[in-house]
Amino acid sequence: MPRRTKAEAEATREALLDAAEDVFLEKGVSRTSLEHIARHAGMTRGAVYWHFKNKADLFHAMLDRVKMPLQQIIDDITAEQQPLGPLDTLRLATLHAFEMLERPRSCRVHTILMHRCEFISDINPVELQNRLAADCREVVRRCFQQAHDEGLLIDEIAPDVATLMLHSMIGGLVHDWLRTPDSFSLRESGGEAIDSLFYLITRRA
Amino acid sequence: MPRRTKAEAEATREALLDAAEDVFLEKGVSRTSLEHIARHAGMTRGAVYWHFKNKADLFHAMLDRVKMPLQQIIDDITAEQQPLGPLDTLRLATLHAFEMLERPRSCRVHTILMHRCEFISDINPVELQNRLAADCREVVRRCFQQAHDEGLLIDEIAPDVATLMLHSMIGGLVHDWLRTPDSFSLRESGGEAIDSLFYLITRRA
DNA sequence: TGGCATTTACATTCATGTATGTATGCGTGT
DNA sequence: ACACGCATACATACATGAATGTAAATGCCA
Repeated sequence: MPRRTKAEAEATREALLDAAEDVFLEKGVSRTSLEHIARHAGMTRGAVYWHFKNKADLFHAMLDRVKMPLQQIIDDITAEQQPLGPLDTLRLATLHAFEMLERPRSCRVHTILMHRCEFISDINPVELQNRLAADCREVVRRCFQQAHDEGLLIDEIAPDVATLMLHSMIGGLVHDWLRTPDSFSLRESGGEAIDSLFYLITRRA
Repeated sequence: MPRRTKAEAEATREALLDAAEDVFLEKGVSRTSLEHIARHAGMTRGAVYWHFKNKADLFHAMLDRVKMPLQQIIDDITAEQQPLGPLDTLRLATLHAFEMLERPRSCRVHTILMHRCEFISDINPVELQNRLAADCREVVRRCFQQAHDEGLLIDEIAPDVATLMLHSMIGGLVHDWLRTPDSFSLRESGGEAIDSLFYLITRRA
């Protein structure tokens, strides 16, 4: 049945992206053909090629429907006019990113990004990811530097080291949780680990 | 040129595995054909099919030439008859795993495993990796429990939380470093982060 | 000389991209 | 209000290329 209304066309586009999430998640990106995706959405490849240029284009459209956790952290930190101190800002931004990640679509897409597709290809924006990671580290570093200058950090931990600790812990938690989401709760257990880290590096009277 | 001596045959097998490392690293696993690997080793696909059943078999043979970092940690912890306390055992095992990872072949293969291939396929031993991660966590947890019982851990950090913190930090450091090996030194900066964590959670007089 | 290592040749499968078909929604003119 | 025309939203068909697996051919060492 050709030519639906404009709203229906938009719906099939979303349905195709939904199907892509499902099939990519199940079979991995390189092993799923556009035929698979189309059939899973109850359509044919013609629909896919109408809405998207090719597989890479569809993949990027899928990515565009979610926000990167590191981007979320950057935005949270830079947006607020720091009603809180730098350490609480950092901590809450991290927990907020965890919350966002637990939304079903975000969870699916980022699982695909981390565990279901190869970097080094026209399909994955590696450089963008690297730049994002570098930017986030820089923003976090500045926060820790400020905390250090304000005497909020304990003396034993340099801002750079705190940055690496937090960054790697976030990355590790997200990585592990996306691989085995049922083994622990990112918000609860992950949040507890993050809270503990901040507790340990905060100077107390 | 057919049929060299038996030693030469073994040499071509190794050369094929070396080539696989190179090409997988450069192009990703799914995008490299057996033809690519063979040509990179100066041979044809026939040689590949002689030594290996198929791509998955070759991949596993490539994996068999290195040791998993988490396996290294498990072995280090369980092998030693603890001449050191549990915390130092954990810390040194981690640093040792970092050292092993910086060896060129190990670095290449684990970069491929983490960043150049899709899980969910006949090619990647996901379940084995998950089981390894679970085993490692359990061994680490027991170590922290022992440290807790011996009063070596500070009261504010429960053994389970310490386990998650260490495990996620290791995972995050390795993940980040394999993605951008030039951005920091795993042994130096990574080791510093690990040392700092242990410093923070150790009870002091 | 016979089995081993490797090449060459061949058949098959499969995903991609494109070209074409087609029915329908929608604006336009009157 | 209604017919007309066109662009839209898909489905279908086809051509191509690439990768795989296997079988046959080839040469060399022991």
